[in-house]
This record gives sequence, C-alpha cells and structure tokens, in this order.
Amino acid sequence: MQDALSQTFAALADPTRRAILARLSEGEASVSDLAAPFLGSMSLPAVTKHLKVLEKAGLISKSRNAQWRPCKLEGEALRDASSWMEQYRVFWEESLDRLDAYLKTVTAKKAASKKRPSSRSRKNVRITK
Amino acid sequence: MQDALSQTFAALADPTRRAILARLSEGEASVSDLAAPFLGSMSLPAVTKHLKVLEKAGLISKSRNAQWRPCKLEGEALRDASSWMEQYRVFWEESLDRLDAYLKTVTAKKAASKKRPSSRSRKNVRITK
DNA sequence: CGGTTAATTAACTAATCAGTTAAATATAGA
DNA sequence: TCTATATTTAACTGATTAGTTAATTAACCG
Repeated sequence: MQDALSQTFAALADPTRRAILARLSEGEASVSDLAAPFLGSMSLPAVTKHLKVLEKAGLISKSRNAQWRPCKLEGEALRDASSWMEQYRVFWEESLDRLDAYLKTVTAKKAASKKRPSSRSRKNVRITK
Repeated sequence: MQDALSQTFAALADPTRRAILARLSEGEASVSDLAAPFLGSMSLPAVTKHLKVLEKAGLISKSRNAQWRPCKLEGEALRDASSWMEQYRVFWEESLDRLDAYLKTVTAKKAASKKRPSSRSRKNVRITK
C-alpha cells in the first residue's frame, strides 16, 4: 500500500470523486444520494468503488442508519495535502509578482499615452468542482 | 485526456515525483541531477517518464542547454490545485475547533483536579516531502 | 414471512501505469 | 570524424484502475 499523501492525491485525481466531495461539503448524504447525479453515466457499484477510494484515503467516513450509509466529509486528509502544498506557495506567488511587475509597466505606459488605469484582483479565488 | 486538475493531482500522487518537485524547489536541475537520488532504485528512463508526467501536468518545464535539459518548477498548476482545496479549509478548521473545544474541557478538568495546563501549536505547519 | 429498498461483493474486461532493457538521438569536444 | 555524455524512444511486462453485470447481504415494512 501507498503512503497517505499519495493516496490522498490519487483519490483527488478523479472528477467524479471531487464532485462527490463537493456534494458532501454541503452536508452528509447517503450512497444513493451521492450516486444520483452519476447514474446516467455510471452504475451504482462504480460509485460504491469511488466511495471506497475516498474512504481509504480518509477523505470521507461512513456511518450506519438503518439501510443507509450516511457519508461525511473528513477534513484531516485534505488539510495534510494542503499543508504539503504550502511549501510551494512562494513559487506561484513569485510568478504573480512578475505578472504584477509586467502589468504595472503596461498600465504606466497606457496611462502616459491614453486613459484610465486598470486593476487586477488577486483575491477572489474561484471555487470550482 | 483528462482535465487539468485531475492531471495535476495524479502527478502529485507519487512520492518520486513529489521528491523531484522538492528538489526543484531548491533550483533548476538537469535530468541526471534529478535522477541521481533514485538510480539505486530505478532506471534513468523511469525518471524520464516521471518528468514527462510532471511536464504534461504543467508542474515543471524543460529548457535546453547543450545536451542538458534543465528542469524548472512551475507554480501555476500547484496554485490551481491549492486554490481548489481552499474551498474545504472550513472543514479541517472546523474539526480543529472541535479538538480545541475538547482539549479545553480536558485541560479545565486537569487544572481543576491537579497541575499546570498544556497548549497546542496550530501554526508551525510541517514541511514534508 | 415475503417483498422492497439500500448497498456491497464477486468475477470479469479493457485501459492505463510504472517499471524494465535495448536502441536511438543530440550535442560537445578531441 | 570519432567518441563520450545526456537524454529520449521503443517495445515489452506485470500491476492497478475504472468500469461492467449478476448475485448477495442487510434492514425496513406490510
């Protein structure tokens, strides 16, 4: 078996599984609730397998309620993955700085030759599935 | 072919590739530089393949310098992956809050029944390979 | 009990992945 | 041009993955 971080990233490397996590971020859901959006394109056992991958990676947990298995998002594994990534933050911020510098020279030139300056939003990071 | 985020996570789901990124975070390096630490456990073409995976995921880029191919870490893809994760931050912080709450009750009881309180560092996130 | 709903397991297939060795390509430099 | 170094490509193998259908388990309910 693999190390925890590899298992987490592998589990995240699939759009169906990420969509399941996105759904779970809105609250607990049973297997069939989670499967519903995908039953047009894959079978229920396929979803069961995706859930097993997520569960083994520690990204979700299942409990029991009669014949249902409510699933719940677990943050720990995501936090570990995210904090692993933090060590690289300087690399993407560095490139934004270069973009900033570039945009500033462009803006300066435009201002000098024509009209109003433009701005760029660095915050407002998009939330996607 | 897959979506960008899936490719990025898939590329990160391997300890050899993560180690290569870690090495590149210290500066550019040629293929053989990057391969050196692994030549005891895998062949050079295996490393070439790992580099190709990283390159296709946009995590690194290669340039040419004589017969060498200096590789460089590219931050963009990591930033995208990281900002995708951000939407889940509330989940792991929430669980830390619960841990906090729990630890407080324990600490309170200990303080009441015996000696000095303990503390927990939430910052100081470890940087690992 | 018998039927229905929820979910999992089994057995199988096709595709992709991580590695191998051997051969090919590219560049430098004597 | 010949040779050495750096790297890639080709062809192959075994393991893992993502899906399938069919059968099974589990729990509720009339």
